Amino acid sequence: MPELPEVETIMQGLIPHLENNLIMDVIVRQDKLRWPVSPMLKQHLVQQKIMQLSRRGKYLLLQMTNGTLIMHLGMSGRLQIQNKATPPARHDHVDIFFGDVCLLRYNDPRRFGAIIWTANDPLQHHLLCSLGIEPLSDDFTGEYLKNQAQNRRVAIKSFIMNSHVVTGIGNIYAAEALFLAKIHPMTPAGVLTEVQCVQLVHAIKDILKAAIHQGGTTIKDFINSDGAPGYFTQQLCVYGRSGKPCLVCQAPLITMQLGQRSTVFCEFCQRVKVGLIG
DNA sequence: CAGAATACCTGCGGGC
DNA sequence: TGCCCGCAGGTATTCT
Repeated sequence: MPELPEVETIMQGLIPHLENNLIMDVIVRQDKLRWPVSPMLKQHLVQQKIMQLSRRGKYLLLQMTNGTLIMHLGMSGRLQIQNKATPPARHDHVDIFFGDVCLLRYNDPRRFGAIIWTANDPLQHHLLCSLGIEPLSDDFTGEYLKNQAQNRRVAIKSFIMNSHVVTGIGNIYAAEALFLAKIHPMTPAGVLTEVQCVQLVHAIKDILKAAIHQGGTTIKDFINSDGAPGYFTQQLCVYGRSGKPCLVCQAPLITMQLGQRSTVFCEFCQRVKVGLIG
């Protein structure tokens, strides 16, 4: 469900509810997420104050007085603020209660998400320490992308979705950014020109910022922490528009499989400028 | 080492 | 109506 803009939207919505709030109770109904939820989670969290929320890629960090809760929403995860009186629904796996009428509820049908406690620096956690740079940071430049892509033959779409290169870009925004930058998704990363790298980086930043501004993208069922959908959906140019006319040249958009992910693009606007893979 | 395949899950829509 | 198939916003791990 969530890529970087959706996680950012969720985090911004949670901040006023969670920061400086004391955790009073924790209920774990299902501990089989991507990794088992620690049986000690409640002991770690109860009577802890949430000091600060932050985000690294698609990971959400809740910094407590004595450690950090690392959360990931996987493909189908949701985090919502609800009233304590709301009965748990199917796939409501974890509840975190506060002193007021609110609780933080984690729901995840596919259970690809994760809830991990660490008492140490979360950025040194093995899941976070090897992540690539943040796409919205000033360090993410065309020059960085060009250097990273040196001698890499993977398709550029797979490359920008590689969280160890740049983190937070998923299937939706990768497709959209490549369309904006007019780059064919299968172009081998290493053969992009410097100009193309600069254009792609600008496209990625633009699309992520616009999506955050719109509260994220709702394809099927994304909702933010207050239960509202994202409004960037109506601005998608290629994702979910297979067979429909290209918004620039009117040609029908093409779908292809790339790295096990479906990819939509315009074969005319996203021209092959160099040799493709296979 | 890079790149590709696999694994983890449930839900939904389409075709028959 | 019901069953089977393929697909879905992610990514660590295993393989070649």
